[in-house]
Amino acid sequence: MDERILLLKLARMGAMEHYITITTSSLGEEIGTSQQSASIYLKKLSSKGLVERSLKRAGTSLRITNDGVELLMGMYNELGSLFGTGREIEAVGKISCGLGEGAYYLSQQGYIDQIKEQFHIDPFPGTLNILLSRPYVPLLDLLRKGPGIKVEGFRSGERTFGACLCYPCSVNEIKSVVMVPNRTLHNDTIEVVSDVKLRDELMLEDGDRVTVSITYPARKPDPQ
Amino acid sequence: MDERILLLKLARMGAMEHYITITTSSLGEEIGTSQQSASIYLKKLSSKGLVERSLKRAGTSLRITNDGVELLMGMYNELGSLFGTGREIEAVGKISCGLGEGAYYLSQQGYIDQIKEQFHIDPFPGTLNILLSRPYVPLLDLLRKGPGIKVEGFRSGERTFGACLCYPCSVNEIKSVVMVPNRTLHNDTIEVVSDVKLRDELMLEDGDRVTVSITYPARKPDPQ
DNA sequence: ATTACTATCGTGCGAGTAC
DNA sequence: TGTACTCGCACGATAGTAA
Repeated sequence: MDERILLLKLARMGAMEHYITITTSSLGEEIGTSQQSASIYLKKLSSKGLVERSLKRAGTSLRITNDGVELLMGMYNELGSLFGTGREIEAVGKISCGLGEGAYYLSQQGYIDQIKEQFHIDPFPGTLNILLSRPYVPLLDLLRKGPGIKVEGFRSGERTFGACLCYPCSVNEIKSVVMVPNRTLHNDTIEVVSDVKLRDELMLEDGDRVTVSITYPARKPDPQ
Repeated sequence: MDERILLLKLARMGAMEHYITITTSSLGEEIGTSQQSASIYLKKLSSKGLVERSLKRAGTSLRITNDGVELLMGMYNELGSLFGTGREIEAVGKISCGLGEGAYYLSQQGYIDQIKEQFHIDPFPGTLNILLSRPYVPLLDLLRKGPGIKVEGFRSGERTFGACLCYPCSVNEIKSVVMVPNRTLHNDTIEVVSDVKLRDELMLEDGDRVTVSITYPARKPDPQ
C-alpha cells in the first residue's frame, strides 16, 4: 500500500479538516487489507510525521499534519501540470494532401459560426492535414478524450455533420485550431484550421515536416 | 511500487502525448529500483492495459493508454475535490468572548477597505470569536496554509497591522468572512466578520454551539 | 471493544545470467 | 547494447492472540 494513496483516502474522510476517529478494522476493510496491516500503515504514516495519531477507547483518532497536506498538494500540482493549467503539447508530423474534404466542411455555416464564436477567427475554407509521425499518433486519443472545446454537429439539407473537439494551437507561430472529429477515416491525421491558408502562408508542401503546438487542456482564447 | 505513482511518472515523461522510448535500467534509476523490477512493473502495467508497450532495439517504446489516462484523471479529480473546485468545510465550535480586540481591528480603514473590495461587505466593527471544538482545531492549520484570499498588513500611525488569510463562509446562512491572522494569540479560535453584528442577529451568547460553513479553497464572491 | 504483538506465509525485489 | 528469466533473500501481509 502506497502511503500517498492511503493519505488520500484519509483526506477524503475529512482528516485534513478535523480529527477523525476510525478503527483499524474499518480502515482495513475500506482499503482492502487486514486490520493488522491497517494498523501498521497508520503507525508508519505517524512515524513519518504525515499524520498525528492518538489511541482512544473507540479506536484511533487522527488528523493529517501539515506535512501530509503538503504531500497531497504536491501530488495535486503534479497532476495539475498534466491536466489542469494549460500547457503546450507538441505534435510533429508531415503535411498530407487534403482530399479537398476540409474545404467542404469549412464552408458549412454551421462550423464557421461556431469557430468564429469560440476562437474569434474567420476560418479559411480548408484544412491543413498533418499526418502525425509514428510516436505522436497516441496524441489523437488524448485529444479525443478531451477536455477540448466542443463544436456541435448539425444538419444542413439532407446531410448531417458530426461534432468535433477543438483545441487552440499554433503552427509556426500562426494561431490556429486543431479540429478532432468524433468519427474520422484516418486515425493518424490531425486537421488544422486557421484564418489564412496555412499551406501558402508557410510555404508548405506535401511531405514537409511541421510542428504544431497545442494548448492542452483547451482554453477559450480571449477576444483579442 | 504503486502502479498509479509509476503511471504518473511516465505521464510526466510525456507518455500520454506520444510514445516514449526508455530503457528499464534508466526507469529503474528514475524511480529508485533495479532494472529487473522496472521491467516487471512495465509488464504489469501493460497486462492491466494501462500502457501499450513494444520492445525496440534501443529499449522499450511505450505510451499510456486511454484507460491509463482515465486512471490519472480520476486521481486528479479526487484531489481536485479536496484542493481544486470550491467546497464547503464545516467547523464546529462555541462562541467565546471577544476581548474587544476585533472591534479595534475592524475599525481600521486598512482592513475595512480590503474587505469591502474583496468580499463586497461593509464589515461590522467587531468579530465573532469561535472557539473550535477539539476535533476541529486542525482546521486552523489548513486555513493558515491557504489558499485563502489575502488581506495585506499595513501601518497606521505607529502601529503595524498584520496580514490575514480570509475565506468566505456562512454562519447560519449569513454570509460572512473567516479571517485567519498570520500571527495570533490563540491557536484554537477563528474570527468571523460580517456586515451585521452576528452575535445579535443570531441571538448568540458565550458558550453557544455554532457551525460555520467555510468555502475552501477560497473564491472571491461575485459582486452580488 | 479496541490495538498491536509474534509467527508464518507469500510476494516483491534484486543479483546473476540467458537471450 | 537491450529485456526478462531463475533463484535466493528479505520484506510485507495475515492469522492467531495478548493486552
